[in-house]
Amino acid sequence: MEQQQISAYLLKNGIRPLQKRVKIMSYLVSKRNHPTVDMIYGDLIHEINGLSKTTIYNVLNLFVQSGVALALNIEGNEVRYDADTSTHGHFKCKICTGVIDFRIRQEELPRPTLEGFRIDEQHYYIKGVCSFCANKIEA
Amino acid sequence: MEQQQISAYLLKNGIRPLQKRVKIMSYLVSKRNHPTVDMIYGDLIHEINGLSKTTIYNVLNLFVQSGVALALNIEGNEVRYDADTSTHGHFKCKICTGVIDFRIRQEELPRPTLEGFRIDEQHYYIKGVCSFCANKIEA
DNA sequence: GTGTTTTTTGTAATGATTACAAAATTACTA
DNA sequence: TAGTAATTTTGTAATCATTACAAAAAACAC
Ligand SMILES: [Mn+2]
Ligand SMILES: [Mn+2]
Ligand SMILES: [Zn+2]
Ligand SMILES: [Zn+2]
Repeated sequence: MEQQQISAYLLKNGIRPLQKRVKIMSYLVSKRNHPTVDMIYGDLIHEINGLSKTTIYNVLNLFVQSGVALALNIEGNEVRYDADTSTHGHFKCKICTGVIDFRIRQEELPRPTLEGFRIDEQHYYIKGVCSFCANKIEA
Repeated sequence: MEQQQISAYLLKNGIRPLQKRVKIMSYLVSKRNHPTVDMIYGDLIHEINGLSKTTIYNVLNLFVQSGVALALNIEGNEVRYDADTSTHGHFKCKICTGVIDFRIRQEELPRPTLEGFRIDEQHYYIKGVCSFCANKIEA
């Protein structure tokens, strides 16, 4: 996606499209790797002059509050971020630690009987071993 | 459940049923409130003489590894523990912070096409506002 | 361009979890 | 049952992720 489109997208969601914000969103959108703060920092420190880890925390918190990113809590010791806010599930591999998407339609998710409850977010995630790592173990 | 039953249950799962382990599992089973470590500590410190928070961490980690408890990562800043390892979903209320169960059958959970993947755990959780808190807000 | 508001930065503080070695408990054996 | 070895628990210190905060920098408005 072009930086122009990213800027417009942020603006539409009430976020002023400042340089670093656009770069961080751009990173999330292009890599699609559900990175942690440290992964983002490690990659963008080379591209953005004088980037602070605190800024990444600030910007990501803003993104999540504004609804343009999701914070995924699959493992207790790390938070992963996702610019894809549509309905989908996540698989985390115990071996390579990668997180990948899988498609599920909203209608497929069971709708429990929670009378009078307001539902804001639905999360479905699976843990296990991905096919690549499963093959390596077998060999 | 009786302490006897708890002991037998732990033993069957390869866990030596020491006093504090039994007390902690007993707490989890009877309260069913998906407590954090601090919640367990705050409650059991009165019952168990000289209980250390480190012990609770040790015992819960052992429980999770042995498969007699689940660690729930609904929010990034807390881990909640559950002695019910059967298939069910969780709802967390943003207002009162309570976590409650909802029943879902294994067959209801969508089975994504993950060719060659090994699935170990499936988690489904919902965030929102519970009926009790929703009523209070309305009033 | 000047002054004002917002954002970013760097460092310190916080909070949860783990590491570790000593003390206590439990299990085993004579 | 006493003695000994193995396991568990404890208390403290270390670690790691995240937040707080005030100063510096950048963006904005006139
Ligand atoms: Mn995703
Ligand atoms: Mn539960
Ligand atoms: Zn893998
Ligand atoms: Zn509530």
